[in-house]
Order: sequence, then C-alpha cells, then structure tokens
Amino acid sequence: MDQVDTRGKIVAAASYLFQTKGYAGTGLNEILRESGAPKGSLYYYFPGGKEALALAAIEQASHTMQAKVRQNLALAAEPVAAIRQVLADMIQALQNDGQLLTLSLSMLALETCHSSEPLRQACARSFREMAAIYTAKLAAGGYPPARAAEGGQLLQATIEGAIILSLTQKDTAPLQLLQSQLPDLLKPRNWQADSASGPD
Amino acid sequence: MDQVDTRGKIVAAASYLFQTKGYAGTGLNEILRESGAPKGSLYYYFPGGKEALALAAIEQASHTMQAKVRQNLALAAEPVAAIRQVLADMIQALQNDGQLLTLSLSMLALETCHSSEPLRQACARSFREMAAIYTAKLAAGGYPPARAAEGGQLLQATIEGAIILSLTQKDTAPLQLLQSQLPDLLKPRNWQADSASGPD
DNA sequence: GTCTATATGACGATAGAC
DNA sequence: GTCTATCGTCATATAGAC
Repeated sequence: MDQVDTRGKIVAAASYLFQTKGYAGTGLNEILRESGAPKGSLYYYFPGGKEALALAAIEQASHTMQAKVRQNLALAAEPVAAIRQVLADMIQALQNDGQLLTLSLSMLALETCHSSEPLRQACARSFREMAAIYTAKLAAGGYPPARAAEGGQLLQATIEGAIILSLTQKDTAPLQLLQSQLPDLLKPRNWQADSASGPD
Repeated sequence: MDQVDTRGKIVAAASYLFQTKGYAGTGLNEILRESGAPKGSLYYYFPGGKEALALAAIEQASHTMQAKVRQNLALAAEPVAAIRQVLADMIQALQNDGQLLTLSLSMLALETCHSSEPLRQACARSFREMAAIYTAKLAAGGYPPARAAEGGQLLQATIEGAIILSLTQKDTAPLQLLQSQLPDLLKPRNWQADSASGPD
C-alpha cells in the first residue's frame, strides 16, 4: 500500500474526468490537479501513458457502476420493482447533482471504439457485464433463460439511451418515462404463464 | 452561392469528423484537410470558430438523419414494419462500412452537454425532433396520441442505446435484437383494439 | 516515489498580404 | 475569398535530480 494510495487517487480523478469530459477532452495535467496527487508520479504508476490510465479508469468505473446496480437490484425481489430502484437511483443522482455524472461509459465507448482497441474492448466488456446483471435478475425473477437474456440486453440498451437523453436535455423525464413504462417493456407477453409463482 | 460551395464542403467534413471522432478529438486542420477546402476560408465562413462550425455541423447531421429515417419509415404504413426498415438500414450501414458512421449524435451530445450550451441545445433539439418523427408514425398507425408520444420517446432512447452497443461491440447484434423485439416493445397492450383502444 | 524542467508537437485563433 | 505566417497555449511524454 502506498502512502495515501496515490495511484488510487489518480485513477479516481481520471475515471470522473474521462466520463464527464471525454477521453480527448481530458488532459493529464487536469487529472493530476484534480486528484491532488504528486505531479511526478503519473508515469511512474502508468508507464503506458494516457491509454493505460484510461484503461484502469474504465475498469474502475465499470466496477463501481456494477456495484451500485447490484445494490439497487437487491432492494426488491421482483425484477420490475428492482429495476425501478435502479432507475430511481439514477434519477436522484441527476437531480442532486446538476453536474455530469458517472452514470455511463457511452461517451468513452463512442470515442474510443474507433481509435483504441484496448479501450473499446474494456467498454464492450463493461456493457456485456452490465447486461448480464440485468439478465440474471430477470432469470432469478422467473423469466425463461432465453427471454431473460433478450430482456437484459434490451433493458441495458434502453437505460443507456434514456441516460443520454436525460443528460442532453438536462431533464430526468426520459428516465422517468422509462420507469413508468417498465412493466410493459418487461412483460410484453406472459412469460410466466405456466408458473404459479410469477411476479406481480 | 460560392464557387464550389466551400462552406458546404467544410460543414460536411466537420459533420462527419465530429460525429466519428468527437468534438474535442477533431482538429480544425483535420477538417480543412478532409474537406479539401481552401485553407484560409474557415474563419471567413465561421467567424465564431470551432463552436459555430460544430453548430452548423450538428444541424446538418440532424437534418440528414431525419431525412433518412423519414424515408425508411415511408416504406411501410404499419409502424412496426416501418421502424424495422429504419433499423434494417442502420444495420446495413454498419455492415457495409466497418468505419464509424453517422448514425447518432450521442457522442457530441455527451461531450457538449456540460461544456457548451449552444451545442447541447442543438443536440437536444435534434433528439426531440427525431422522437417526434417516431411519435408521428405511431399516431398515424392508430396509436392514441398519449401512447404514441410515450412510444416515440422510448423508441428513440432504445434505438440510440442499441446503436451505441452495436458500435462498441463492433457487432450489429444489439440492433438486430431490437428489430426482433419491436413488436413486443410497441404492442405491450392492445393499443389498436379497434374502437375501445384505451389502456387502463 | 516524487520532483522540476523540458522536448516536441498540435491546437485554436489572428493578422496581413494578395 | 483565399493564402501564409505566426502567436500563445495546451497537450503528451521524457530525462534526470533528489
């Protein structure tokens, strides 16, 4: 362990700035300044430079986001109610902090998917893992495996899109709309028709 | 009009580069080089500099995307089939051109929504207009106005998310999944149940 | 491990010739 | 309308002292 975990402070600041201002829009000097980390230590911890730092930042952000989603999903056994909690948490975060948030890797993914293969793959991996979390929740809620997988992926796409719209419009309406439409999205058919212990 | 529409060439190149490499990631020199426009003419046409150029580029991109969507929507009267055409066109574009495309303003929206109010508003306007196009199609297909509005907005969020996932994964699967799930998404209840089409 | 100093280049933007 | 030249600033990255 380092003195005060200088490396960790750098990654934390990088994670926030890369998510809010983008990869190209964030300078290394700004990251050092924001982190309060010693100025000479960046290339000591990240000999690979900006790209290596961004890789660590993406992985840390992904981990944090996954933990948050899991935590909210655990608040309800029934999938629709659980995902509503996830959305409610995002809405509250947006309302509390007018600033840009750490809700999505979309900007980094779009920026890097044609300029850096390692960073692109890190984002793709994060997206896959997040979809898997939703899928697992649906499966645990009684959805047949194939339907749960479809639902988890579609859910993630929709949530990602709603986050972008809410941020762009500076209005949580898109996320709230998704919240209200969730039952329809997740129960297009009676997936649990044959089961006596279905949700709702 | 100008000699060979130098301004138009600059905007076209800027529109492509800003969408694929981002606002911060695209240099003015690169835009001039790509456009083949005379090197001294950028600040003649855009005294407002990079931001003014980006504003024009966003508006042009938005107009192009809207025209494309309208064109595909017109291929079928029934909303689900029509939107399938829109998605099919996007999938084909992705498959034909491994390069990044001009399918979405999301990266620009995320980049600028906290750094430039004019650019943020331009992106927000584009998103609203695109949602309105989907809403109009649903309404024309017989959906009650309120349901059409909800469906249009949700549809746009989902499509935007699916584009991002497809680009990041370099795989059209997310868009194809959305294509296959469209009927469920747009018919959560029997909206067109003849005369008595009121949910709840 | 952390610091200063710096190499090297790209950036946005401007001035003035033609 | 277009060009060249350039200013000042910032970027990433490196070298070497301590």
